[in-house]
Amino acid sequence: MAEPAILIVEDHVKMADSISKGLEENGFTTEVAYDGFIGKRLSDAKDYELIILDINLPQINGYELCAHIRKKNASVPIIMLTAMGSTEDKLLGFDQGADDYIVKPFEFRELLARIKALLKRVQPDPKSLRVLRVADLEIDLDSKTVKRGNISIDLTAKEFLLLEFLVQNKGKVVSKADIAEKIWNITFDTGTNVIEVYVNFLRKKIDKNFPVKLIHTHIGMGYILKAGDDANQN
Amino acid sequence: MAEPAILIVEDHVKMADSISKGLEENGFTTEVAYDGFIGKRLSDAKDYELIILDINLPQINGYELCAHIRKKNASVPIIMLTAMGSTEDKLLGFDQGADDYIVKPFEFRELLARIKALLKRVQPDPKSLRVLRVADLEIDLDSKTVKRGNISIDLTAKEFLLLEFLVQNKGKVVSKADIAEKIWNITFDTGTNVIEVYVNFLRKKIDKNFPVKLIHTHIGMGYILKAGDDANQN
DNA sequence: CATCATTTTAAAAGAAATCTCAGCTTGATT
DNA sequence: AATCAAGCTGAGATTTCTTTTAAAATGATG
Repeated sequence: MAEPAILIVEDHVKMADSISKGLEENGFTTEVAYDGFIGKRLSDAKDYELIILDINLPQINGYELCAHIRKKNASVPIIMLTAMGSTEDKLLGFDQGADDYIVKPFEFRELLARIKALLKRVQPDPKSLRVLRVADLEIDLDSKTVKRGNISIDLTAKEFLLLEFLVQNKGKVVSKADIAEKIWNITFDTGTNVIEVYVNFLRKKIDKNFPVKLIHTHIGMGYILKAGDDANQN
Repeated sequence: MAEPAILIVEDHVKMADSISKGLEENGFTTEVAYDGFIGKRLSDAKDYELIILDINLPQINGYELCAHIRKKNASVPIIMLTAMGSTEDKLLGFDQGADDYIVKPFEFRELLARIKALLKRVQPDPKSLRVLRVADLEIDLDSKTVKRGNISIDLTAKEFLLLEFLVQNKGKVVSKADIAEKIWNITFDTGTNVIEVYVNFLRKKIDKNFPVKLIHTHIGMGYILKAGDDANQN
């Protein structure tokens, strides 16, 4: 099935579309229902990641719809979004099972923040897989492990930092000055050649035994991490 | 174990006491801190069911305190409660990891509704997550007991905390700085070596008499808990 | 207040990582 | 091709990090 989406039930077309657009720009998938009846049909038909509900809706009002959704799906987060700002209204909303209640007018950024706060509760961080890849090189920032293909590679702390920096800038040439600052906290005026030495260490470990080299030198400029050999770069 | 309580960090004594009274009337247990420093101490010392945070606090402001709490306890719900109602303020609050943000003045019944809505989200898992496992190591957070295979292991309080932290981050390298902050509440600039000593204590108890070691050192990076020896990672 | 367990400090030895240095190789320029 | 600058490499010195032991502080208990 398609990725989970956010359902927006709102009869003001402009408002609905602007929320939808804003959310999509922030990486969410959305579906819009312009009245309560369609909202009900959609929410019955599939499971949403989150539902945004206006209260003054044609056909079925937001409170009823909220109660209906809750009866069938205890876990989907629901945000009520309405012009009615009295405490009584809010309490009614929470009573029907809403998780949050936002009064119009509001700033989109606040809605977004509240959506994120709520989603954080429901899907406790999908294991924050912090894994970076370049070609068949894979570096895991959590376990601090590195693999090329399916061969594990042991790196020391400095080597790992350097590789991480290169991977984060894959496809870009990074100067020795940048590296010196980032990894060694020095200003690269000192007559040291640690960087060359460590690039050499890295090459021995991640490139030497593999046909495709990943670390490339641009003389006078710095180093770049990418697949493809020096012949066909640019 | 004592029943979980709600922590209220708020310097306006009348406000704090009135919230506390209202919550107790509704069946909650509460504790009050009248400044940020005490709030920090309390939140460090034990796990709360929920935390209500004022922002304009003496000593430590609410944003900092919120970030601090989040770093140590990812899951406790935090409600910010403040007179500063601009969207910027709210976004800042959510950025620090708050779950809700209520602007004064507000009605108590709304606060109560929002607390309930939030708790509804958090409660569901306390049963299953109370026992953590890594390989044949089993640690029970309720009874504070530890077993390896079917051999019981006695740990002291600090040893248990350290092991719990490692287990919660199983498969990830945790730095000594992280450990120092989480377990000792120090900033790890102090020239102490308690951490090494305690890792050594733990190893004697949970690894020494077993063929498969669980605690592994990544020199210059930290420690990681996982099955499998350093040779065949992952 | 004496005792015992726990926590923390201190110090030494060992292991591993980091860095320096000198000589070598490669690439750019003429 | 000759020259010079830039980068590479291997060996070993230096430094840092980790482990381990022992003993001193701290705290809890009766």
